[in-house]
Amino acid sequence: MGRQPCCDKLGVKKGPWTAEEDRKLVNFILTHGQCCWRAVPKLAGLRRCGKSCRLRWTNYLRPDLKRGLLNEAEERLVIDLHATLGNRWSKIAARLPGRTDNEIKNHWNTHIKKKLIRMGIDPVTHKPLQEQANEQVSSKPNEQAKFEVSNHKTPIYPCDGSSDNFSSPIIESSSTGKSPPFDPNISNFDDPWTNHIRWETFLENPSSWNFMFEGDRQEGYGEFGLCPPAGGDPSWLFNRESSGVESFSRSSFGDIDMSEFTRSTNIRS
DNA sequence: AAGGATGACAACCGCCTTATA
DNA sequence: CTATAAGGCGGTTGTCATCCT
Repeated sequence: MGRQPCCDKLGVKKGPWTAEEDRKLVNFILTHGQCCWRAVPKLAGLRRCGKSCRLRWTNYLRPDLKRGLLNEAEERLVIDLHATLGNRWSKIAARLPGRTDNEIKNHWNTHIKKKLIRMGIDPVTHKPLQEQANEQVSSKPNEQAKFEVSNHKTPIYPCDGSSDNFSSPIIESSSTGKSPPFDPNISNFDDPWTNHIRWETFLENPSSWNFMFEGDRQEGYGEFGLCPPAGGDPSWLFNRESSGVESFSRSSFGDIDMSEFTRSTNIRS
C-alpha cells in the first residue's frame, strides 16, 4: 500500500483565503514549524487541502517574503537568469532572496515579457525579434537550423541603472556563419573571460577541471544549468546537448573561486 | 455613471519525481 | 518490486482593482 491521500476532497474549501484562515495557518506554522502538510489543515483547524496550505504559506504568508514589485536590479537578474535557465522559476527564485517562484513567474508574464517585446526582444529566446524573423525566412537543413538555435548569444543588459527601460541588448557578434560556439579550437566566445581561456589546455589537462567535483559544487552548477558528468570527458562542456546550457560565461560557474582553473588553463591576459 | 478592457497577482490544476507502505 | 501519496513545479485560470471610452 502507498501513502494515505493528501486530503479529503469532500468538504475542502477553495478560492481566496480569508484573514481568519491566514491567522490560523500562520499561528500553526509559527508554533509547530513546517511539518507534514497533509496534517496541517486538520491540526490547524482549516478546511483546506494540505497542498493549498503549503502554497499559501510559501507564496504569501512566509515572514521572510519581500512585498511589492521587483526592483530594477531584481528584474535584470530575472532576465539574465531566464536567458540561462528558461522557465525554471523555482531555480530563478532561489537566486532572489525573499521572492517566490510564483511571484517571479507572474511578474515575468505581466511586466517583463511585454517590456522585452516592446524592446524588440523575443522573451523566449532572448534574441532580437528581427534576427529571428530572418532566420525563419531562410530555409535551412534541419541540422544547421538546430545548431543556430544553440549558437544564440545571451544578450548583455547594461546595468548602469540610468533608465527605467532597458536599452536594447548588446549582441556582441552575429550568430551566423560560424563554427559551433563551444569549439575550443576557435575560442570565439562573446564573453571576454570565456574567450581568454585556453580551452585546448582544458581538454588536454584533466586535472584542470577537477575543481568541478570538489565538495557540493556540482549541485551549484546545476543551478546555472551546468551538469558535469563525474569522471567524464571535459569536452562535455562544449556540447550544448550534454551540458544543458545555451551559452556559458564566467557567471555560469557562479561565485566560486576560479583562480586555480584559470591559472591551470593559462588564461590569456 | 455604466460597462468593457486591461493589469496584477493569488490560487488552482495537472504532471513529474521522490518517498514510503 | 510495485503501487500510490506527498511534495514540488510550471502553466493556466479566476478574481478583484483600475483605467478608459
